Amino acid sequence: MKRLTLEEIAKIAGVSRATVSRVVNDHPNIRLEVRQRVQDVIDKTGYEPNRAARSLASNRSNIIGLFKPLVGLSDLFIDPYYPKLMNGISRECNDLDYVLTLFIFENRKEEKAKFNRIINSGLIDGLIITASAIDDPFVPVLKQRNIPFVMVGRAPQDANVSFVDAENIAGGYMAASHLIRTGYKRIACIAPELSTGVGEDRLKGFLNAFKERQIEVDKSLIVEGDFTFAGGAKMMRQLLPLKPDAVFAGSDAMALGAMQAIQESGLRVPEDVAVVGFDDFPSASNSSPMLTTIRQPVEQTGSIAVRTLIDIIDTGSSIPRNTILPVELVIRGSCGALR
Amino acid sequence: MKRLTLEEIAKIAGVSRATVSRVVNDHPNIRLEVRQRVQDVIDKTGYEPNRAARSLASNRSNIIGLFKPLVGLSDLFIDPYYPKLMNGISRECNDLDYVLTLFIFENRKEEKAKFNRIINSGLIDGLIITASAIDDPFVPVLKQRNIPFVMVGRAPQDANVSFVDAENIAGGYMAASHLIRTGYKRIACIAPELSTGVGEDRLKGFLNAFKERQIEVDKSLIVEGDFTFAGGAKMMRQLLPLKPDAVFAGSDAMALGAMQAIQESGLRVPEDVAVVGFDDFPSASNSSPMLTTIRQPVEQTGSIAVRTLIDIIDTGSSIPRNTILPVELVIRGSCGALR
DNA sequence: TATTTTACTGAGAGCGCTCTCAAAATATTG
DNA sequence: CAATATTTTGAGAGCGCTCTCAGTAAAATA
Repeated sequence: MKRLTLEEIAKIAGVSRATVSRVVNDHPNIRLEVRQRVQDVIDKTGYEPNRAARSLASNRSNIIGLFKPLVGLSDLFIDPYYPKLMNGISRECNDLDYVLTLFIFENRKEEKAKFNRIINSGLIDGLIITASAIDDPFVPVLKQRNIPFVMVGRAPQDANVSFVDAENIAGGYMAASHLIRTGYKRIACIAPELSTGVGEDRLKGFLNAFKERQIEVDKSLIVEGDFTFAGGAKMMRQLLPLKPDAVFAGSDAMALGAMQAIQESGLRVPEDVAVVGFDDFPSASNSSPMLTTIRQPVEQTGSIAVRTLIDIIDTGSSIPRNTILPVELVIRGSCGALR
Repeated sequence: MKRLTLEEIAKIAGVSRATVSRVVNDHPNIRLEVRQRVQDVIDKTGYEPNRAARSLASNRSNIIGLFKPLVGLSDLFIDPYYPKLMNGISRECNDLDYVLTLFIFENRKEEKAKFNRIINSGLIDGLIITASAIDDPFVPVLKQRNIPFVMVGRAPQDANVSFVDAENIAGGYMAASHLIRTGYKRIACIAPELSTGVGEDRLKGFLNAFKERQIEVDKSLIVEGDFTFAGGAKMMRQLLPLKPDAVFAGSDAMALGAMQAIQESGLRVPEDVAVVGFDDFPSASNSSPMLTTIRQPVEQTGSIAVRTLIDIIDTGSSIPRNTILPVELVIRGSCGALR
């Protein structure tokens, strides 16, 4: 079955190519009667414009890319954060009639080569960069090449780029404050990878809570994890000999891992060690005890990232748009505040 | 910064457009010296062919789509299966120089409209369909429109389409056999959504193990879950009054949920109820006790799906290619066989 | 050396659309 | 009703590639 072209639709409808193009693209200045007639033909034939031709002629592809750079310690892609983020992104793309492409890489060389190809081939109109390291090497080239992009998760402070993020600092602050308020004295922190803006921010918030109250923090109680369950468990085992009575883990996966490590050492959560996580993913309310955590709106993050990106694409303006989404403390069993 | 074109590269290298095209596409019959010279210019300038133009002229986009239809009960996308599958798919796409687009939908109407657009706009060269229901409505239109596609997870039996799948039947069989061998008498099954080929197959394998040994199965011990942790827990709570001494849950998430339900009812795993899962995701070895499960090679599934699809695209032949990947029983603590 | 093969290379015709520009049709005004 | 303004339409020139076909250069053969 041969694919229909604009030309053929035009012939059938008895108008010119340009006119069909106008109705397809919803341009003004068409007689209603003509528009109707053409639309009928389109509907009847199931005509769908050829994307390649369109994008060649208009220099716009209506495709955006989701780019997940390699980050230090771990393969984060398995974390539920990504499916959720992608759900949000995908939904918004559907609504705004954009197509989403996915770029995940496994080593630096591949990453660099493909990145240049993506950028220079005109495939995409813009890029969402996620989970990037603080000193992401791609940002400068994006800016220089003038490719629209938005970052998800904190952007480098000086970078002057658009981003959307959750209130990670406030979240860390809320978690720590809650633990302090509840009366714990030796509060540990398993921070997410610090090379990540997210990790840095959650830890900063955590520390702020102590600073504000002029409480000294025991530096040895602060360790760096890698976002994973296993990493959380491992770090917790390391922490346990130091006798913490509470721990804030910077992601639910790590919090669950920490809980596991605590319980398998014969201690109880929250009686012996209280636990607070970050994310509020489904697993948080499926654990036992249920996890107290900081809820962040991940899907919304994704959809706002798309809206922001498309706004940048449409306006062509490169003044940064930043949005920071609120988080909230969800108190459940693991923090001991409910006893 | 203006983007370079073939024409300009040609001018710089002092050859014709066609010649540059030849070196870019690695065509034979070019003098080595000329090829070198052109390649140098390309490298030096960082020239990257325009994809839209290419795909318009060649009628090939080098883009494939991953399409996740809506399926009955739940939003499966959060299951770790998807990130893993996408990892495998993405890796293979990178290797074979294809770009991956993602289509996730949230309601039937949207799904149908977008599907037609995807199919008819020439955006993609082929489609990977995953987690489709047995009676997927898209398959017939794909066949009729002659769009290359491969299904991940079992295809409808009569459909005569290409698919790649794990040995779900064998997996169910192995799980049940192991439980029978270990001596359990009241073995329950929380099957994954049956509307899914996967669910049907795993259950069938489970039943086969009993049939083969001419053991009667108690039908009331067989229930249908929805792949999720919460669903597994819920179904297990429903099962508990019937006093099963073992349960095979058709996914790790459900198995973990079941374990949770068992433990919170005051029973022990595996002493009171043994548990076997399916998948062998990281969470399986992070639970307590660790989960005995059927390991399936998800990433490999993804990469083979891509290879198969591209083979179909390249050869244009529509004879179905099916590959079924082996699974294996991973014995850990939750099945009680290690005692 | 003349002639036939074979290996390279370039000219040029599209691919299916968008968009500008000018012509045609219609509406508005004095 | 003529003159002018406005809306609607079509012609046609690209967008940057691929690919066929014919032509030229080099190699092989007689």
